[in-house]
Amino acid sequence: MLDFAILGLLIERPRHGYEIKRSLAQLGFWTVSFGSLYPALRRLDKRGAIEASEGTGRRKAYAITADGQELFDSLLTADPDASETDRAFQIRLAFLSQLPQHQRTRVLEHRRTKVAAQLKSARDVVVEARTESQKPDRYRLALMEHAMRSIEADMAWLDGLIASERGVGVTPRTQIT
Amino acid sequence: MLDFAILGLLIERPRHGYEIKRSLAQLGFWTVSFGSLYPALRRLDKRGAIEASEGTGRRKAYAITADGQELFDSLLTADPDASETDRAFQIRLAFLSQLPQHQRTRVLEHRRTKVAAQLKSARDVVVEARTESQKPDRYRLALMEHAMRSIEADMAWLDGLIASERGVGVTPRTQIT
DNA sequence: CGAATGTATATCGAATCGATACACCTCGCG
DNA sequence: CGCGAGGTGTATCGATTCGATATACATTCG
Repeated sequence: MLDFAILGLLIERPRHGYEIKRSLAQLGFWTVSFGSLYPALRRLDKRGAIEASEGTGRRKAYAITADGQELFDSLLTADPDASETDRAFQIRLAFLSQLPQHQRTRVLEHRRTKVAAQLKSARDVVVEARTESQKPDRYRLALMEHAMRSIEADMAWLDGLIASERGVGVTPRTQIT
Repeated sequence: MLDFAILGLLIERPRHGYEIKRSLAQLGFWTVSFGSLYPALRRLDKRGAIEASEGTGRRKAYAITADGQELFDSLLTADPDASETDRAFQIRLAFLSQLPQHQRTRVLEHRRTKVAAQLKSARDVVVEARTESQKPDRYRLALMEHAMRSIEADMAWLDGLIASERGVGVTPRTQIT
């Protein structure tokens, strides 16, 4: 998981640990802890997927190797299976432009069916909570409704991505500079 | 963390493991794994915070003890410190009705300042990403913007909670039955 | 100058995850 | 009737991740 993300970042350019942490946070989905990060870097190094070299001062610049490239590609290309984590999808998405068009759509569509399932169960919970005789108090009701709305927002966002995917490659219609 | 949530659920009534898992998921913020749940139950049992008794079939019904009650109260009443997790807040919220009014507001206000900080940094990231010469591709931009909007939605939701909090206790205005 | 803050790597123990095993129960269907 | 599929329930394993903390150098600023 984390390994996947690290490899993706290192493809663009070598980075040192701290910078990887920052980049991950900027993508908006993971403020990884040092206790995860540094062991992961050692893991990947031992595996030969990345290589460390001395950088400025205390820094260690990590670069991806050919093996690492291969590993990353296999992770990115792999069919998204049923047990794919939310986070796994987000990582995939962050590097989606590296996939050919038709595979991108597949990734998005697959995600959509998952989110649809989440949405259904969240809605069921809310409906049940509202009708039940033993109503949860307002705080819990608020929690449930908020969870539901978050998923609805996810869904709308995803649909937007899928729609814009269809529009790509047909007529990019770039603004005249 | 998990211990906190388990205690809160057991206050209402005894439950067995599987049921705790289900209840947690229904609150919409945690689908805890068995690998977390059962060790946690043993932990709490050893500590004397809960007590197991035989239930129907394979079930083991867990009930909270006086010690457990005390532990839960201290966790719930504790000042929310700076390092409070998102999840910790959600758990607190799920049991917030057990706190007196003025403390409830404090919990919510405290949360608000945290979310405000998150929002600011998420917005900064998006603004920077849009203006930078090295623009991230559309997928990453979409990720960042989605992250930002999620936090905005969180904020709006929280403000709603705070507002409704002010309206409580003043004039409950209950419907005539 | 010196204190505070930011950058950077590192490690520890504990919490949590994801997968899997196993046993029992119920239900529908051939 | 019997038996297979799917749901219920407890349990454990190894690996991952977290949160806290230590250390140390660099930069900024009163």
